[in-house]
Order: sequence, then C-alpha cells, then structure tokens
Amino acid sequence: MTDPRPPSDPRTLIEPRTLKGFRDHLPRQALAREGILDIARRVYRSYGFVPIDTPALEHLEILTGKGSDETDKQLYRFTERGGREVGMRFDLTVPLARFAAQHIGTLGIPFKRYHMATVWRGENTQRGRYREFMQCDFDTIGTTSPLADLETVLVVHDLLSAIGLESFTIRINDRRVLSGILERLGLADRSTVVLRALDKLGKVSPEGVAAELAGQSIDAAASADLLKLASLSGSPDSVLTALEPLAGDTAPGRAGIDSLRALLDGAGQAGVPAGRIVVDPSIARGLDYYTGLVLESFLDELPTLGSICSGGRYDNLAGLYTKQHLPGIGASLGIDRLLAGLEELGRLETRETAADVFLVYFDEAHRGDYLRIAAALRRAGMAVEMAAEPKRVGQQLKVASKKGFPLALVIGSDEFTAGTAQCKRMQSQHSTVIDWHGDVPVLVNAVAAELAAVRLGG
RNA sequence: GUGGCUAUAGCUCAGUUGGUUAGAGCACUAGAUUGUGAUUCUAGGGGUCGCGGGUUCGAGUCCCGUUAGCCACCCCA
Repeated sequence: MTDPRPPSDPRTLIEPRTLKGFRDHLPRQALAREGILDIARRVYRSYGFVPIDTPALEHLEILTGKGSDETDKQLYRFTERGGREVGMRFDLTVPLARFAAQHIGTLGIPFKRYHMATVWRGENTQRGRYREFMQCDFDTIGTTSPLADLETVLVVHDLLSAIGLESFTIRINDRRVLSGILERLGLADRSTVVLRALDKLGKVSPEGVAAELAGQSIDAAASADLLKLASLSGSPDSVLTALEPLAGDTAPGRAGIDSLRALLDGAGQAGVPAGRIVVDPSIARGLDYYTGLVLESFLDELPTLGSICSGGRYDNLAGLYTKQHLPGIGASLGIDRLLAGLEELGRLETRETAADVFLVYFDEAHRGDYLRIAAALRRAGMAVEMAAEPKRVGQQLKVASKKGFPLALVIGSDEFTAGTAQCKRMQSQHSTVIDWHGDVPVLVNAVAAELAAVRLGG
C-alpha cells in the first residue's frame, strides 16, 4: 500500500500550533461546551427570546464608533483587498446595536434576542481569558418595563440552575442608587473614577480601595461613606433599609431602591428561592453605559473566578447609528470562564463520545446483522457507534469504557445462535442478558430500557 | 501595553558545582489470551531538551534574545 503523501523532509515540516490566546477544542471540551450552549439556548427560548446572527467582520467605523482607546487597542482590524477598513467584532452588543438600528422597523418592539457567537479581542491572556472566546448574550430592547428587568434576572437564575450548579449567587444593584449617593456627596462628576474603584471591592481590600479613592483626591469622609455602602451585607431587605439614609433622599436613589425592592418581590413570586439574589451596592460594572439595574453572578465555591453571567440596563443602545431611542436590558453568560470553573470543581462532563450505545463488532460473519441492529437503535432515537473493525472484544470494551459510553452491546455468534444479547452497563460493569430471538424491536426496547435505567443513575 | 515566574516524551515530572548513548510513571501500539474493559505480565514506538544566538574542549544545565503558558496590574467575559 502506498501512502498518498510521501513522508516530508523533517526540515520542511511546519510546526503545528495555534496563535496566542486561540485554542483548539478537543472532543471532551467541545462536548461540554455544546452541552452548556444547548442549555442556554433552551432557557433563552423558554422566555421567548429568538436567535439572531451577525457577521464576524464589520465596517471599522461601526466598531470604533464608541471608540474608547481600550477597545481600540484590543480590536483586530485590517485593510481589505479593496482598501476597505474592517474589524472583527469584540463583543455582541455593538453588532446588536447596529443590527437594531438597521432592522428595528421590521422587527417591532420589544425585541428579545439571544446571540451565542465567537468574539475576538487582542488583549493579554490569562486563565479563562483568551483572544478568541464565546459570548452568550440575551437582550430585551425597546422597553423600559420593570418586567423586562425581572425577566433578565429570572433567565440568569434558570440558566445557572439548569446547568446544574448547586450554589450560586446573583448579586444585583441599581446604578441610580450609586448616582444618588454620589449626588449627595457632591461627586456626581467623578462617577467613573469612583465606580471603577468601588468595582474592585472583593478583589482588593477596603483599605486598598480607600487608598485609590484618596489618590483620586476624594475626601476621607466621602470615601468612608462609599466604603460603608460597599460593606453592607445581609438580607436584601436589610441592605435596602440601610441604603435609605445614604441615598433615599435623592431622586435617583429613591427610584433605584424602589425598583430593586419591586424586583426582589417579583423574583419571590416567580419562585426564586430566598438567598439566591443578594443586593450588593458595590456592584457597578465598569461600563459607563449602564443606567439602571446591574447584575453579576458568582459560583459560591469559586468566588475568585469572577462573575460568570452579568449584565444590566442601558438607556440608549443604538444612539450612534439611529435617532430612534432604544432602551434595553440584557446579560451575557461567560461560557469560557464558566467552563474553566466547572473544570476546576471537577463538575465537567468527561465523556468523549456523544453516543449512547457502543456496538461491539467482533464477528465478521454477522456484519449485516450488526448494521441492521444499529440502524434500528438509531431509528428509536439512540445514538449508536459501531466499531470500525472486528477487533478483540476486550480491546473494544476498553475503548468504549475510556470514551464514556453508558452501554455496550455484545452479540457474537453464540448469542445469535441462542437468540440473546449481552447489554453491559459500562460504569457498574453490570451485564443484562436480553432474549430477543431475532425480533429486533424487542431488542431495541430492551436496550432503550437499559439506557433509561442507566441515565437515572444505574 | 507593564512587571514577575515557568518551558525536558502525548501527560506529570527527575536529570548532581557544565562531562560519554537524556530517564521514570502514566498514556499509546502489539503480544501472552482468534469472546469481555478501571487491578496482570512482556515487548515496542515516541525526545530538534520551546525556538535562535552566545560562553566553553564540551551546554538539558550558564548568559542574552525570542515565542508560548501561568500570575499580578490594566480591563473585562
């Protein structure tokens, strides 16, 4: 047999490697990732969000429109063949803004969309931070209804629950509460600096934040008030009560507190367990475009991982692209960070196969029977992998076990003669003999029953 | 973009003040065993010591540069 490609001179071989911050996804990770994406899709749809997609490449001016120098530095950009300046999307919000400005007339409002796609940022890499990563956004635009705010929190709750996280906390705040306090302290014009410093609490000690505030020439009394605000903890009710004297006498503060209270009330009515949602007045979210509710969510077991799902309300999404005023609210699941967290907790699905049944193929004479059985199992909705070559049974079972098949079906000439089949539960090594006597539907039903039993934790 | 740490087989690592042919465990392939996998035994394949340069009689080991990974800053998912 001749190799279609003769061996290359080792000196001419190109080193196979990926770019910094870009990675391959092997089956184990890709399966886990797709599992999460499926869950997110299901939860988003269960609230009526619809999918959209947009191009990876946009006109440069679309992406740089709001152009903070930070995003500008991180933007992947190049000149197209025709001399056109283009850039790769660095988030899904800017494309949504362009999309909304372009299509809102035919979509109608409120418009609820989800968008799960890859984005690119040329920033420095770290654990759980890459140059190519995925975002799973959902947004409701064109309405200021408090119900949309509530729904956003409920989606985050349902999503994290559906992923199977046992303990997580959704921390919420309202930008207007912060505005109220800043107003009262006479720091309204310093909000960016102050909020950025406050946002670091949890990562940096209160003393560190105080030092940063002092460095920004915020006076000590105001700084103490701000830190007091951030140290509030306890039940949402007690936090809100404690906020009253700090912000309740300003118009925005009043609105923020009332709206948080209403939201918590609604979440309770929707069945969110008490304690899942916490009011954390230190949450600001660095972005300056948030104007109302802001939220972050954390794995209780990995507080240092950072927020895995966050978002908030904004006043005007697409002001750069249209005169139409489009308020909205949305959040985003950081799936790469979540996967890193799940892996660290050992809660990541470790299967390397998407199939349910491994059909051991070791009796070449019965090749046709194997094909018939595999087809019947697939028609019944089961995913079946048949070994490619009739190798030793032990070898095949080893592969099936390593790849995480729940079931293996062993049928050789002895079984065909006796009209039986051996169905092995790979994890427990428990083996069931099925009497089917050539009646394929009987075999299929028995295998389906075994699969159901295994999935229930057999 | 700034600073620190790291880089030896697919993975985890050992490798003596610089000294002959760079090792182990796991994983992989095959056999003992032409019908049974987490725990057997045997054999085998696999290494430009990240890459490039320098010092030296001699570099995996020392020096410089570079690339990648991790950590902190910045920012954020």
